[in-house]
Amino acid sequence: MQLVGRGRHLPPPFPVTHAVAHWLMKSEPGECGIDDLVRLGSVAWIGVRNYQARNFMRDAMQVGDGVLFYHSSCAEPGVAGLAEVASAAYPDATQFDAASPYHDPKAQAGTPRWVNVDVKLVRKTRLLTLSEMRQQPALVTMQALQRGNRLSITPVTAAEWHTVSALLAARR
DNA sequence: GCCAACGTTGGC
DNA sequence: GCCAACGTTGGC
Repeated sequence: MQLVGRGRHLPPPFPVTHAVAHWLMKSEPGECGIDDLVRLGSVAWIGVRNYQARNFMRDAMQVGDGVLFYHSSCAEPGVAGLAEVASAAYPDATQFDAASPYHDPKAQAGTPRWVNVDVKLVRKTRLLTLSEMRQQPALVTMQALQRGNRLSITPVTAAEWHTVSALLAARR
């Protein structure tokens, strides 16, 4: 058998077509909170400037994937609503906008480095707080809850999604 | 390719 | 505001 080098541009290690996947996406309520999503219906998930998070949007997300809308960097962090992926990834316009806080001077118009998807509201929920999530044995595996995790977009397993749904259904 | 310095994230 | 953890940058 011959070993084949892992090139930089091999297709991602997951199937192209798959059942619905689930994600946790962090947003600072001071920037875009659940009430903004309620008001707007859907938002462009701009401003992601981390390659891993970008690759999730670009390579793995599919329209219809479930999203836990998570409030971060705030007094009460936690899941504030359910949402869903509403578009494929497309170039994030703010990278080219010198006036934007997300401006990236290294981004070239022809070859954008940053993309975003659209995310649309499914429903606002009660705030499922981070501390409540941490008390759930079934959620100790959640990537977003791992020590040191800073990724703003992380995958959620079907089992974790179920647990969160049950917690939200049990107490509104 | 190593790795120190630096910047950012995000809970507390 | 603190600070641990992590990603990125850039000199070598």
